[in-house]
Amino acid sequence: MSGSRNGVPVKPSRKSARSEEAAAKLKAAGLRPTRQRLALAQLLGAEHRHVTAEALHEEAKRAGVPVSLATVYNTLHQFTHAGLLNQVVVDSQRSYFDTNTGSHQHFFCEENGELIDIPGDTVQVSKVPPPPKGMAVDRVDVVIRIRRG
Amino acid sequence: MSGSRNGVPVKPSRKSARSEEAAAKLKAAGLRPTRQRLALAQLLGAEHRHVTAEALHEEAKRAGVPVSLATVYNTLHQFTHAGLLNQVVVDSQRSYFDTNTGSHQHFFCEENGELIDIPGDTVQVSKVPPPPKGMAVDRVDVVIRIRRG
DNA sequence: CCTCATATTAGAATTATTCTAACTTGGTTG
DNA sequence: CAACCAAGTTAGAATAATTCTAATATGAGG
Repeated sequence: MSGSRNGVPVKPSRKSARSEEAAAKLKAAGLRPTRQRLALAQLLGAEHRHVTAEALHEEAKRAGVPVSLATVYNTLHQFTHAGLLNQVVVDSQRSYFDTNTGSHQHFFCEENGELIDIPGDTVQVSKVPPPPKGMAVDRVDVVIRIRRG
Repeated sequence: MSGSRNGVPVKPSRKSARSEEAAAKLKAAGLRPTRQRLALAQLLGAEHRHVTAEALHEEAKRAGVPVSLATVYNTLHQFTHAGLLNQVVVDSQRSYFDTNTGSHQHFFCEENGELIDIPGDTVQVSKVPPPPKGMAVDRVDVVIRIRRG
């Protein structure tokens, strides 16, 4: 068995620019660049995206990446702690992860559960009051809920 | 068996101002003023509150109100549709219901899950972009996440 | 190559919520 | 009042998202 490992087809030698980049990011975050973390990082890496754990798991399976749902959850949380992803809370059931870690806001369509980015310099929030004693503001989330109409 | 019905102690004749008020609200919303809806409305009615279904169910049980968790969920959703409550999405696991239906915002303490009201005329949100074609803004949610620090 | 701390995994467990199908009840009508 | 029935309530099962567990695999260093 060569050119393959653990049942996964693997390009023998050369690594893509994408995977090099992903490996560097992981290392910088203190995460071992394992097969599944690299694969997930690449799936997430290209364009700004909003994913759920289930959706990413599906996508990975379709791409032939052998990864369990538990690992997808672990990885999404690790990436979030490392600052590579943002968790967006818009639905009290599902969790979305956003590859755009810059400060920005979202439209959220309640009908189809779709998230749409709003550039960070668009919405202005002012007169935010000081938090209670001993507390510090972590971040300010703005979600604009929309529906057909 | 008198002065009691279905195991619940009931003040025989006179109705409190609170319960009259609650009954009126329910009727206005097109909801039949049943025993459990009235009881829940009264538990919610006094002061502005943030409750979860579980918490309200506990509270009702402690108050000797015979109500199932399913009914608490049904009732919270009916009240929300009727505009008597607002559902606040801050946690992707739990749902909070807010008796303050006016436009206002919240501090959310990630450490203890507590919600704190911010008066509606405090935070200013401006430059909200127009929603995509065919969509209308339902509401704009602002959540200020805080932690010890 | 060996080792071992770190990762991954399948499947069970947990949690919040919704569903189902049977049983009440409140409001009406004769 | 007595019976009726649509609307409401219920216990418990079902679902869905997520986390946990305990066993196995793997990557990096010696």
